Amino acid sequence: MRYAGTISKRNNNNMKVTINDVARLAGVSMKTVSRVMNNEPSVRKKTSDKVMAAVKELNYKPNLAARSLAGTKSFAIGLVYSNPNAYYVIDMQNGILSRCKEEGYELLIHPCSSTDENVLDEIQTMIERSRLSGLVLTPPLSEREDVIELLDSLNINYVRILSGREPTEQEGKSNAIFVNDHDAAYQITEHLISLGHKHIAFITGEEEHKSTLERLAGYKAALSEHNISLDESLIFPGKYSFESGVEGAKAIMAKNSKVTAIFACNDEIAAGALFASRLMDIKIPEQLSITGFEDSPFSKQTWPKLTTAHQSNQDIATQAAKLLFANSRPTKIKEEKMAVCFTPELVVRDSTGHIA
Amino acid sequence: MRYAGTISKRNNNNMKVTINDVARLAGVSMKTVSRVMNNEPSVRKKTSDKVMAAVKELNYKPNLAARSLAGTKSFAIGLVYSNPNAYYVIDMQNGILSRCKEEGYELLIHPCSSTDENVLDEIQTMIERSRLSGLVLTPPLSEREDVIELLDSLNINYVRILSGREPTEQEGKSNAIFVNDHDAAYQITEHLISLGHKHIAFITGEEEHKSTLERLAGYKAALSEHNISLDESLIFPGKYSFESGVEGAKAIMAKNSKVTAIFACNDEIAAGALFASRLMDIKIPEQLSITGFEDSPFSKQTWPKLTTAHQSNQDIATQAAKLLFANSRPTKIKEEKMAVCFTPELVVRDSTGHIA
DNA sequence: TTGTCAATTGACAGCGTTGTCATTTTTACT
DNA sequence: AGTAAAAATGACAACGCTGTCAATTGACAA
Repeated sequence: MRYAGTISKRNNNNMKVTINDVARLAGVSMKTVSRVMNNEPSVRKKTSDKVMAAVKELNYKPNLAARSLAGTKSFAIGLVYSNPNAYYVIDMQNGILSRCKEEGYELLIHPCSSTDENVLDEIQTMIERSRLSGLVLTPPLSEREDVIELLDSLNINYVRILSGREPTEQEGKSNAIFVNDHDAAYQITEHLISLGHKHIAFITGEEEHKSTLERLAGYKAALSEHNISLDESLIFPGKYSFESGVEGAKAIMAKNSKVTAIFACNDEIAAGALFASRLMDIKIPEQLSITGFEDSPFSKQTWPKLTTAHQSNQDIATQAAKLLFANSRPTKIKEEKMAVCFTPELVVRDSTGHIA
Repeated sequence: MRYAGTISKRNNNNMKVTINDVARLAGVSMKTVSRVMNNEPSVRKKTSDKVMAAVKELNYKPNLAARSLAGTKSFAIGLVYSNPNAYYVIDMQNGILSRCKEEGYELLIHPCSSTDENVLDEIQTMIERSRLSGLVLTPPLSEREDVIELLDSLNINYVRILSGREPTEQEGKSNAIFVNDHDAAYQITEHLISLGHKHIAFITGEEEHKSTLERLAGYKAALSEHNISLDESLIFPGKYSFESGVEGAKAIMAKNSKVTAIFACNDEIAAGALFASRLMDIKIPEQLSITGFEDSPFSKQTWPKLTTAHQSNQDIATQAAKLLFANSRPTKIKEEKMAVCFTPELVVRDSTGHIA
């Protein structure tokens, strides 16, 4: 395979180009070059041009290590997650990365298991050894008080991605992105109700995840709003996994013949429920409607395609990163309005239908 | 949620602890502390103990930026990929990360689109600004000559993950991990043949991917070995995507009624073929057998479950990282034998069956 | 005990930037 | 033109660590 683009005049003289080289070529001091590189004010246009020309000619790239050692910024932020969902994680990474690229930052990723006792130490070590200038936290880590306490005590800038509608009573007001699982779940449930379903089962995710609680709450709110009495026995405690969906659907169908719809707490569970339905020879959506949540790529690939709630994790991540950088900026607040609350949208596909 | 583990005596005095502090407390020079931290020889056990004690007491963590600036190592390696498959990428990251953790390195991830003209520049910039000490390349980037040329000219240590059986004629002998797609494809095809199939269609991935060619070659080899004449019209040029599988299966079944099996170049394609079969009301595996490749998580979640070839991307990635670190070690070669060739293994599930 | 050589340790410069603060240049007025 | 204030620029130390090389210590043989 051959490189298709323009052959760029790559500077491969193999010698490190330092700020000093640029300064000499441009006929200014190192400090001035530094100013230009950092977009600091108080540099004459003419000077700046000279410097930029020299930078281009030498193909100069500031050394991040030196920059972070000498300065106060570190040019790296971290992403800590314990979420096993590959699609979710990739979207998060890409969303944050897109913003990092603009800011010239690097992203250090740090997967960890939330059950591991050492998470706190790991996070602290990560922050201290790399002198991270910020951190993005995803659920369920973002919901852990001890993690937040640690970050506060470390005096580090962070943004949490949270399930909820509003900055809660907690202080965490300006450094969180909210995903309104409640209202999305409400919509899904309402959709089911509008199709005539009255006996709607619910398969939950891990109860440690706030999203589980929020979605469940939205479901309950919709039922109540439409005067459908809540039947606690229709709520099956599960995990955010395919297997959980399989089990859940089996259990539900086995013990309750009245159920005509299942609200799965995410797409994986829904896919599992779909699978179980096949096993039990239950026709979807003719005999049973199933809904997912998240709109993962595979929700379009199941048979039938899943009705679900679409949330763009990449957008959420980008906003989180934006917020992080905005907060770390020296008081230049509110440079642009930022969405801090996302409500996933109902996407009706083929796994839900009118009650028979 | 509350932190379950032992409450560690966290040193949150908020003051940076430097190597100098440790040196003073231990009553040695900074250089000696440095030696201990880097496991250099020529440090008396007694001295080392003193230092370690001080390190622990102060909860000292070496500053990566300073380390990389002063020393020759950078404590960061990079992972460059243009692969859209979330599962693949996550596995790669985790595999590499597990090794990085042991070595105390950080991982910088760098997704990029292989069609982008700027990949070369991006890679170069990434390497130079972070002074990366190594790079792991995944297909298809790892197969691009121009990328390799660039890395060589940059004089950077790298490991490629390649599709193939052996270090090819090319120089790249000691810095590549091979995935033997050919033999795995051979096995899959043989499996199909053993079930009585003689008209086996093949849906390819992007032809720029060497894996596509290797898998196709394995398929052809198996056919030939079993005296089944190759029918080029049964080869459907596709992409590594679900949609491609849908289209491919439709096209194949539309124009050739003799086909009883489809070899899909990966699981996504297979899932798409499965989906299309449902659309066309074709029973799997009774009327048609379908095989995947890679054993993605969802290959156990399709209906029916996919027969595929299992490859542990995480292991592959770990080996790649191992090789990378081994190569960068100053001539301490062959510290442990390393697997450099992986052959995915046939996993028979429910999407293949005897010919009717 | 003393000398010799290897093992251990330390002093110090320097990695490539930026922060601080002093100096020079420009601008805006009288 | 002359002056004060503002703007632009530069000199230099410092960031926290490791490489180099010199100094010290210990081990061992004579």
